[in-house]
Amino acid sequence: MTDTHAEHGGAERIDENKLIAERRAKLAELRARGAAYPNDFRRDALAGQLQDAFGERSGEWLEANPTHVTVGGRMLLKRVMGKASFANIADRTGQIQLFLQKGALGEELYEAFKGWDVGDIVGASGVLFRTKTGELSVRVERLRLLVKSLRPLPDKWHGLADVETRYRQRYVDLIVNETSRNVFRTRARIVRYLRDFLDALDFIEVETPMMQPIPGGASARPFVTHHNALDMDMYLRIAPELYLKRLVVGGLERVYEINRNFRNEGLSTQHNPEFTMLELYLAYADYRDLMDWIEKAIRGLAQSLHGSEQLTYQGRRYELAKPFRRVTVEEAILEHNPQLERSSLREPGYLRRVCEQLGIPVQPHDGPGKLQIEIFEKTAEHTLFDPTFVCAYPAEVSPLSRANEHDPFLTDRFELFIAGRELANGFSELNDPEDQAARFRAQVARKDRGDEEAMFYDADYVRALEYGMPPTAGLGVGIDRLVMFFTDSPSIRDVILFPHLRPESV
RNA sequence: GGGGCGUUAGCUCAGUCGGUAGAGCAUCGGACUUUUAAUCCGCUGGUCGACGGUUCGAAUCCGUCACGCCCCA
Repeated sequence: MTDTHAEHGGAERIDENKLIAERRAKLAELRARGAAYPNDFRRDALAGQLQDAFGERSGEWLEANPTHVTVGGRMLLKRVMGKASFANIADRTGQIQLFLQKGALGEELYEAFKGWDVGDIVGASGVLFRTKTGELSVRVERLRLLVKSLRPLPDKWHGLADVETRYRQRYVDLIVNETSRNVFRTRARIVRYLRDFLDALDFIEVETPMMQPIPGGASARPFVTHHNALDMDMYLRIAPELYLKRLVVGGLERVYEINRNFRNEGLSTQHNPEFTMLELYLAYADYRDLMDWIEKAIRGLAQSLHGSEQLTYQGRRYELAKPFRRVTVEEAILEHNPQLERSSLREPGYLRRVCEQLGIPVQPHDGPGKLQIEIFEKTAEHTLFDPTFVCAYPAEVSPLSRANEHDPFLTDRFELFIAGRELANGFSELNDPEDQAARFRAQVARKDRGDEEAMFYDADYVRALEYGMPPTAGLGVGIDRLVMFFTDSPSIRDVILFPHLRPESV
């Protein structure tokens, strides 16, 4: 065996590389024999399917009905006992045990196997049987090393616990942590469920620009990028909303998009700079129809995923079968601030004093609607554990929502809160182009006064509305947060495969 | 941006009052033909996150920085 570091005088540099160096030497040997990375092996069975199909069969049955299988996967456990060995291999469906005997494999192959490592990817053929202790296993007749793994896996018992490594090296997390694999399987099921639900209602799924000349559809700071050929700045979208509603103008009537939004904000357990939203638009409907829809969808998801409308999130019980509570913003504020005067709840001076008492920083351009929302977010939002629709948002903070017919201070808008955080936001869409133009002008005025999250004026969107958009309701659902809720995950990073972290210092 | 906590072997973690670094698993060598985190014997393996300071002496005390986690804004 040659020490590849010796020539570089790096005997002391073996440190971190010792285990890897041993495996590289094994790889070099394979390479020399022309057996390093074969790609002619094919499986005819998967571990989980074998467990399903034969897991209940007796040893006698298996002996009477010999079943020859070829399986392959990553070796996760290896137990050598002299002239016989056991190994557990994992494929995408589960694990199965291999039983290897020197007599069956021959001296040369069996001795080679003893030098293989946990983490290597192997292929094996043989006959199913049941071991003395009852485990369904493959009595291996043929065995191949398909991929030499150069890096050791984390501790087989404790697994990978370091959260930073779990996020940075998600591939390792996925190899060793079944719970992590399950989170992402569940995530895929949730998205599929929503798609199926909407497709059954004759929605069509569309894709709208992720790079936009005018970022719109939400109040947030965008990421800026540059298009070289056009020599112009572009923005990564903060929402697809204005494009989707253009499609409603175009007659699509029922559209949705499930895709990424980007917001240039801080990171937290509930915020990743890129996150996934479902946005849907339904013509000839209003916000109440969407409240019904999302309530039904969440209940259906619970049934579909857990077979129950009760579930536990972070130790707290949730009864989704009950009708979701509905309150207005002002009611929610008064509930949590009983000392406040209902009659003064729209007076800027009064609200400013309240904010001051609550320690809420206030901007000079904030009007009563914005101040109300600040108070709501500070005092009420985090208490809304059971699913709660908060309705009647101020027009000031809802520049794309239809004004309430009886109370122009308000819009026909709601947000859904579960576990103290916003999960969905929906409203009857503002389809009056003149009102919309005025609202954009108000946003631009805010922007001029220093509100970096205020919207731009989108003239083409106003033009689209001038052609006439049918009465429409729209809804956005935060998919990441929905997945957090249904997978009992405390952090958004647990439900995003590659969450954003600061660059690793190497 | 502010506060708190953390960073020690490939992984999971100890490390007392400041006295030259430990365990389990993995690796490596040996025994073992039905194991289940196999077991048993033996050997390896460390820039104690980085830099600076205090000290005769620092994983340990102090400072700065990096990264992560939690809380707050």
